[in-house]
Amino acid sequence: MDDQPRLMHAHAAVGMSGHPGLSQHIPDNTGATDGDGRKQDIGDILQQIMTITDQSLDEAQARKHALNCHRMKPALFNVLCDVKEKTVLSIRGAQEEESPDAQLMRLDNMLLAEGVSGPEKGGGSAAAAAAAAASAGVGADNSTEHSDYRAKLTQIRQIYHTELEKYEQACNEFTTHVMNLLREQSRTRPISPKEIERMVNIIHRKFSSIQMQLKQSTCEAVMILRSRFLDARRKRRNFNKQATEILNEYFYSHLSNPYPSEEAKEELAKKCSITMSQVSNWFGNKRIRYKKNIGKFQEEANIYAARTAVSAASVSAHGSQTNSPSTPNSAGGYPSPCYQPDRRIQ
DNA sequence: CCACATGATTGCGT
DNA sequence: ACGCAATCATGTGG
Repeated sequence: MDDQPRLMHAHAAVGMSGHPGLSQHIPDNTGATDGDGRKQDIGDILQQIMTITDQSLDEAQARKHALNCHRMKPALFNVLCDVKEKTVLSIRGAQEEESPDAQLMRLDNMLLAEGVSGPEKGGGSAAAAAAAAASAGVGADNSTEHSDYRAKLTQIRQIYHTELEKYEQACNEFTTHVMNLLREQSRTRPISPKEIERMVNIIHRKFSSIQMQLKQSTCEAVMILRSRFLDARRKRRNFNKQATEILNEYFYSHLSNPYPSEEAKEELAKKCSITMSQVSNWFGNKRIRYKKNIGKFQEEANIYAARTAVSAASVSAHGSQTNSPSTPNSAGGYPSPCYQPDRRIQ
């Protein structure tokens, strides 16, 4: 009769579906220590379980048969039923933990927004492009920089999907395996479908916590990528000569009030092939730097003053003209040093 | 490599 | 929302 207890032990590892300890049994089998066991490769665990069952298969089969045929078997079954009833009752409620997947939702949303998760190539790259455009605000800029970014993003995306698939597959395999075992054992001891379902839920929770880690690190990777590639400061390019000339021309010909209106900015942006905020930035920088050191900009001021004088002269056939560095424009007699703290700068 | 130029960002005041 | 001032991070010429 000491045969039966041993038989039960042979299956105990996976069989105690009604017990809360099951989740702990898995890492225990691997020999890993508590919390860290979870992180261990699922493949290892699967492998070990497989090995265990394979090794003892014949023997177990024989013993199972012996047990099933034993005259005391119905009695044992009843006893197990009683025990189960008690334990299940005491367990109920304790097991009901609402998993707080608010964070998981956030991660999912972010991955979706970044185009990492979500539909394959089509929608994904579109979402990525949209996200990139939205965050960078660089409309008609060269897209060569984005392609590099996109390539890296695709790489992350691929790794993410591969890993995710791997985990999902492992989860399914494991679930199937456990379910088979439980079904098998339900012949020997009482296991309700509900319990199997709960087992499956437990397994899924375990796996989804692993998935969450994967998602977390993917999010981090994307963030780093973004900060490296989309931070315009890191990818600063000087404006081309023509753009700078156009901007300087406007600046020096409106020196008494170098604050382009919305429309003026728009036009300058168009002419220079830059964005309006870049125009604003440029004027902001220019005003402050000019004010800080007027002397340094005098030469530049004279050049542009002369230029506008010439063009003004050519327009008005020939007016008074010929005085180059001094005067074309708006009454605020300005050669550079005279830049007046007009309306704003003070 | 260094110093300076330059576009972008941030913090603050209005 | 906008501008100023300070600051960052890169670009560029010597």
